[in-house]
Amino acid sequence: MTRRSTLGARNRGIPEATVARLPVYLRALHTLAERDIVTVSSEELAAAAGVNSAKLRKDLSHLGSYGTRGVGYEVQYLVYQISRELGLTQDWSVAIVGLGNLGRALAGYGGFASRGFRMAALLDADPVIVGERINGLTVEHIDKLEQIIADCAISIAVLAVPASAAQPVCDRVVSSGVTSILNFAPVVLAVPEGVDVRKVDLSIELQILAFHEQRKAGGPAGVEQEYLEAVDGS
Amino acid sequence: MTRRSTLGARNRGIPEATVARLPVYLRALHTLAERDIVTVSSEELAAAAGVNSAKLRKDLSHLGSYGTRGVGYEVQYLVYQISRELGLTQDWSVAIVGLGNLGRALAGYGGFASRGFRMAALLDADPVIVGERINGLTVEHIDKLEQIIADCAISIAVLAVPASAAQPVCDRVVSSGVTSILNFAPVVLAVPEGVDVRKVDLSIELQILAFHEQRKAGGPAGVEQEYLEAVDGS
DNA sequence: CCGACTTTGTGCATGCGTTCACAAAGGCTT
DNA sequence: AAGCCTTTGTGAACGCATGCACAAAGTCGG
Repeated sequence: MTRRSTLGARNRGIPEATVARLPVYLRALHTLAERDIVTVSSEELAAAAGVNSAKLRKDLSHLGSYGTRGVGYEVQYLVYQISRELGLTQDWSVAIVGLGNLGRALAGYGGFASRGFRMAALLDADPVIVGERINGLTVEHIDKLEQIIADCAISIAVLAVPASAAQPVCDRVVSSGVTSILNFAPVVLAVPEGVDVRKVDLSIELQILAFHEQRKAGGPAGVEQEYLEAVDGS
Repeated sequence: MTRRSTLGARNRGIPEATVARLPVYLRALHTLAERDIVTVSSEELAAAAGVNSAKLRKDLSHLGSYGTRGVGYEVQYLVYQISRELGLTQDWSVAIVGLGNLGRALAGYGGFASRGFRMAALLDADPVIVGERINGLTVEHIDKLEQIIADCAISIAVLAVPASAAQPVCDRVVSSGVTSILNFAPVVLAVPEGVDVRKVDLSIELQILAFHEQRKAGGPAGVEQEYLEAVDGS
């Protein structure tokens, strides 16, 4: 099963931090490609991606030696290599579960299709929403979840359901064979070994901003006494 | 300006990684509080938050010694301390710019108000959308951006605009005094020193999942030849 | 064909984050 | 009051990520 040795210096263990930045590089490269730019130096690409050039070079070096010293990187070639490394040269079928405001926003987001992600199914439990057409797809009832996931060979599910429904829905998609989940519900999902979960939490992002904002304004004001005032109104 | 010494062992330099987890602990604590649970051990709270207990204790120790050995942490007290540290004991006025699908989803998201965030203004450039009422607020034209940010004392802006509009809008909110930005547009924003930007990118999250998904299936398939086939259809 | 110039790829040092393991500290029972 | 039990808070070791700085490797002009 392991064929690690076939590609020379290429080390299969790409650091997680690097993986998280590759999509950013990829987008910057696409922008350059649109402007018919053929080659780019690490300095330029790093600037476009908002990182420093040493980090960029080290990141790319994990994929292999795809640059030319004295010149830089060929844009198209690098696009291909990063795409392949990320698994974007194949198509992934994605299901969105939950079509409230957020689910609809996701269903209509153009950035998916252009990156090898195909919206394959939309699922909801609300009979008012089921049957509605969104972005060319008909919303199916969640009762058909298992069947649809199997039929469409879906391996990635996006959960945009209420917090209380998240874990049960998660359990169902996992037992149907989904091994990657993008979770928008504000809960910590429990999943078996081998299933990846990524979480996007709008509220958490704002709280982190608030922390730094407060810091700029002079740090948290309170001392012990404030707590007592806060709990009983005396 | 620095008054680090007033609070004993309390060290003002809380690691960024810890800050990012505090909101998760806070949510877990709120859940416990709803169930009228008075005290919680680091082991239990860690399980609820999806981290290990040593990390949780170290994180909390950065805020101070708020636990009782042999017992655990008092839920309500810890809620207050974390809230205060994150700056949630004061209200923050937030503006949402861009009310497409995503902007509407954010405007309707209940998780904000309950954490000290007040939706203070909704702004859009589209005359069809301007004037619409969403969640009790009227969408204003983006021409009034500067005035509204000043009037409502807005320090946090959420950008849910198209990629092409993101940088110009960013520049405008920054020059109006906003110092924290939550950016949903798929671009790297350039901001002056002292302005914090956090980015949420749906497409990037999926790409990271795809990487791991592919890894599970046996790693990237391609070798050199595939690239040549991919660029010219021969 | 050679030498100057550019830019990559990486060894190394530093700093941050995580985890282990345990002493210190409190409560509870007898 | 004394000892046992539980759980915190933290010192120390380890590992990962970042950034510097430079040798290696390539291009290009003459």
